Amino acid sequence: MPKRRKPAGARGISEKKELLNTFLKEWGLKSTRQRDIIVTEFLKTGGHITAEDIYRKISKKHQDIGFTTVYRTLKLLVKSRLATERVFADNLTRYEPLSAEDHHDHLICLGCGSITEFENARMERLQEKIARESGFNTVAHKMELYGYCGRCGSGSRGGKKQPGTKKNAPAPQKNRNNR
Amino acid sequence: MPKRRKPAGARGISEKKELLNTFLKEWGLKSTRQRDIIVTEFLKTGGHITAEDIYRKISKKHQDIGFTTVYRTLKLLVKSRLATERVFADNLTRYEPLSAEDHHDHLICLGCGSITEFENARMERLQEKIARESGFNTVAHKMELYGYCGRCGSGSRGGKKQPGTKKNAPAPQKNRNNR
DNA sequence: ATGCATGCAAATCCTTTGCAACGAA
DNA sequence: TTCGTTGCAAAGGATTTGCATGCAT
Repeated sequence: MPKRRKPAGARGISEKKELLNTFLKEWGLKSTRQRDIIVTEFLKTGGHITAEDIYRKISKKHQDIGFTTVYRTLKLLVKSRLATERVFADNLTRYEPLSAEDHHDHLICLGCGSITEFENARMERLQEKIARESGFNTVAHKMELYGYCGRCGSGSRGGKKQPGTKKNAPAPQKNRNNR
Repeated sequence: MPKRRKPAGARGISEKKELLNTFLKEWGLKSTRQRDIIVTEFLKTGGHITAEDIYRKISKKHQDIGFTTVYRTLKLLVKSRLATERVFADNLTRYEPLSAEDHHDHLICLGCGSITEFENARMERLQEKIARESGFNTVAHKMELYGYCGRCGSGSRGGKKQPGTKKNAPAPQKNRNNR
């Protein structure tokens, strides 16, 4: 019943870039080489990516693009409603492409750090119901399931770690600074 | 159906302090005046409290207790399993008393910043089911509903703010540093 | 030419650590 | 006396900001 979502951002990259350009024009903002590179990389990757991920990827080819610009561009994407920010248990801000009325939650593997999206209508309804019964008016929700994916088993075997640095490994508690 | 939980920590403060002392003894750790003060305040307040909240409260009477000690004591409570850490959308680490097999989620008001706990068995079952169907082995979950409580209405009226500083107001996006 | 964008360095913010002085056992 | 504790100051780490310079429009 929970339906796995198709990888966001796989299709329609150029359409999204078009949307961004429209947004920029409307607000009298400028379209620059850096923004194009960053946005392209962001859309190509698809989702759940940190500012540092993007910075690392693009700085191989473009050593002249600064960390700051990556952050600023990502914020810009959020403002233009092409992306949303998410913070999982590792306390790193991740960005993912936003497709309008997109509404989904996450399964996060504590073994390999992979993040899988899912959506479940029954869950949504239940959330609404709970909120209503408490006199709440829901604006947003956040639901994350932490555990071990099929590949990583129950955690005893450890699973295969992703190549990234420590920052890519979500921790049961918090492993970042923890800032 | 969602059942509101009774305010944790209202009862059994001395029993909990006893548990902590036992823990300290078992590990060859020491029982100090500062720890006692901090833990008492923590248990008295009940839950969803930040290190700064506690620091502010106790430093009125005890100007000699440092921020660092508050942090360290809170971490100690987590290790001794008397408390858990939680991070909501404002990115501040909050602590709440842990009663063994406690399992609940949160409703967070964007108006007044109040945090209400709830638990719902159907929700738990649904979460398990979703995880299982995706080949996941769930270890923990996190579910937060953001919105406006009965008192704060739909947000247009703003609601009554809590006395605290800006840090007490959860933001739709993030309002802390952010970090 | 304007004025938004960029990059660097410096600043923030929360949280943690190093270290010398303290104090519980 | 012996170590764990404390407080302060400083370090850390992710993210943001100030400012002079650069570059779309």
